[in-house]
Amino acid sequence: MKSLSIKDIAVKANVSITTVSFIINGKAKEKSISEAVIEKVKKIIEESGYKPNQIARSLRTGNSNIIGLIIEDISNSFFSRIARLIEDKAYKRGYKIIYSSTENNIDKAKELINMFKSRKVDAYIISPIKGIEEDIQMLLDDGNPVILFDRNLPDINTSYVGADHFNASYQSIQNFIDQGKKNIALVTTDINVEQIIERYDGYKKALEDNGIKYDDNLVLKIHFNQDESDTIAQIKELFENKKIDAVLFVTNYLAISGLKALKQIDKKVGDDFAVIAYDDHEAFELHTPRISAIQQPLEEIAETIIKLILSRLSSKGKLPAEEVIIPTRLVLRD
Amino acid sequence: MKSLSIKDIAVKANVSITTVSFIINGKAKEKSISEAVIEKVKKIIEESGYKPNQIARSLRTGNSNIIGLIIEDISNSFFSRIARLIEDKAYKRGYKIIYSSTENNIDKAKELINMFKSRKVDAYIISPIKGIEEDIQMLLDDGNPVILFDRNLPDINTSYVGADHFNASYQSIQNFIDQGKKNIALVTTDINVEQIIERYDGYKKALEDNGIKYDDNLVLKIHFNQDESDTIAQIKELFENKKIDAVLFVTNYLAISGLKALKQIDKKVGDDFAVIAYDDHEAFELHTPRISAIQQPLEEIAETIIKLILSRLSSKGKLPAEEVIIPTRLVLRD
DNA sequence: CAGGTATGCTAAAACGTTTTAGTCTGTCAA
DNA sequence: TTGACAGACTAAAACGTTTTAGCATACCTG
Repeated sequence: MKSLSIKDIAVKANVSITTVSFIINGKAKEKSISEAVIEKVKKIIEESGYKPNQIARSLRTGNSNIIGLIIEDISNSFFSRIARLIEDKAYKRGYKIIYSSTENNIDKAKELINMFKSRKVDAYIISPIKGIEEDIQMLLDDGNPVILFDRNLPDINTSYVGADHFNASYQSIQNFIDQGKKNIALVTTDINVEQIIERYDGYKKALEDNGIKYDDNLVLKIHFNQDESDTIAQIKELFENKKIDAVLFVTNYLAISGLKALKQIDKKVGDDFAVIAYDDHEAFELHTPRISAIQQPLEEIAETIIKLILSRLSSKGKLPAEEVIIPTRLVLRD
Repeated sequence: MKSLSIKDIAVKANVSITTVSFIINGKAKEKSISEAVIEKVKKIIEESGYKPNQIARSLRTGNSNIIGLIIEDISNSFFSRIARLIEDKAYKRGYKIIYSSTENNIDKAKELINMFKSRKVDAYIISPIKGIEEDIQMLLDDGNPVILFDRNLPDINTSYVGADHFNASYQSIQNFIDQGKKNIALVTTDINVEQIIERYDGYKKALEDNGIKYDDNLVLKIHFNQDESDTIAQIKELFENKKIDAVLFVTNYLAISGLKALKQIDKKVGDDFAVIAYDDHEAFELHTPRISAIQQPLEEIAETIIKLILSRLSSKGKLPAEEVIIPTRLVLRD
């Protein structure tokens, strides 16, 4: 069964295709189509269930009402929640979102950008990785709105929305120190990405400002794509062999692995072993004792991203790049 | 900067558009284009970075190499993990996935189907809700491959992939009974959806088969979209006012709310109060004590879905509907 | 009553592909 | 010498829209 085209509607209504098109696009008034014709055509469209072919529309107009969202991994709750919020907000403004995960793989990221490009998405929201600067620059050169989020790319001059990773980290460490902790570990990853580096810098600076010597042995860098069992083993080793009284996990999945490790070596989180995780997670609230976490204001991040995108989409000229740094919230538990 | 078109390539290579098209689509041999020309054109394409406009392609061919995925909520980890797996597997076969959440809202679901339809996606993977049967039937009537998953729609004759919800539930209850439990509660939701009903039926049947009287007071139906605080309050009430020694939560987010409720009333999970959750969650492994869960084999579900889709996409004639019911795994912890 | 303007509508080009139905050479068999 | 056929390539239609430019007709204005 072939689906209806604008031509079928035009024939049925005994008017031209142009007229139908004007009516569909709300230009009937402006183009002085008579009330009678408008009514008639609308009625036929209604009854027949005709929906314009978006592909033809895109081909003609050059835009798709689709925003491409490129993230690290949709199965990570930080991203899936952000994605959901963005989708929701975009949807309300008539935009659809296509999303896809890079898995921190440069080639996949490049391919995704190409695929979005060839599908003519109207704008890009990207949580970038190092190595795709050129591709992003090309998008910008072609005049596409691009918003980076979560992690910035220093060489790229475009808008960015992200949490204040440095201060979040700094405050957490300061909090440990205020509690009298002296041997503070950091469990981080080896992906070379702005926001992870900032979290690391915050850790270092806080120690420094408090006159505590930075000790490389207390910093564990986990390889990104490794098996969780290996991660747990490495963390166990750290906790068993070093004198540690507090630890900051730089992502929530690392914290989860860390808590599993603690369980296995039967070490309890409590007064003499403090834990803070970056990015909250349901498990933390439920854990005994409850685990403190740095919350990123997802709602606000999503809202800001959408605002920036939409303003760029509606303005003719290029708007200057904006950097929005959103403060985090340290939720202390138990 | 306008992007290149096939015409630009044709001009550069001093051949016709047709020839370029043949080469791009691997039909050069078949259409007897000379080796020399093939080489020349390929080189130019390579150097210029030309990528065919997929929209024009879709308009002409009528297919998009895109599969639409409609789920309840991408921020729910069951769905986000399935989505990720499906995306991955589809990607390897040259298909892209567009996904969107219905939030159990019939209107949104219908809109999504329409939007996918007008974007000419090649196939649909849907975790459906009641009330969109007609729309799905229309897709089928138009000859589109449609695979339902997670929950079936009895009135629709198309392929379905899902876990064995009934038996999963039955086994959990049987397990409680084998441990000597007598007062077994069920915390479920009021969404009227196959897989929830099956889980409920399994609960009921297991009680019955073991000669335990079904007690409506031990079944709590939570309203789908309500605030978590209300959910927790209702669960607290159930646990405080009824004599209960075991409970099956019908989804993982209900289990999480339930565990929060238990914490608030300081009731411990243990020998005299057993808990099983449907769908595993990181929090369960970490909880003290660890919480038992019914695991759905996500990998297998995703793989089966993709297989069914691809076979339908490649076969000319309509393949008969297949129903694949995948056994779950009851993971008993602590 | 000429000329301007508003009203109501439409023909046809354009977007970038794929594909059908050729055209034009040259070779070879009869 | 003819004509059949293969080899190498191409013109143009088609996909379903949007939009520009323009055509009538009627009405007003000075």
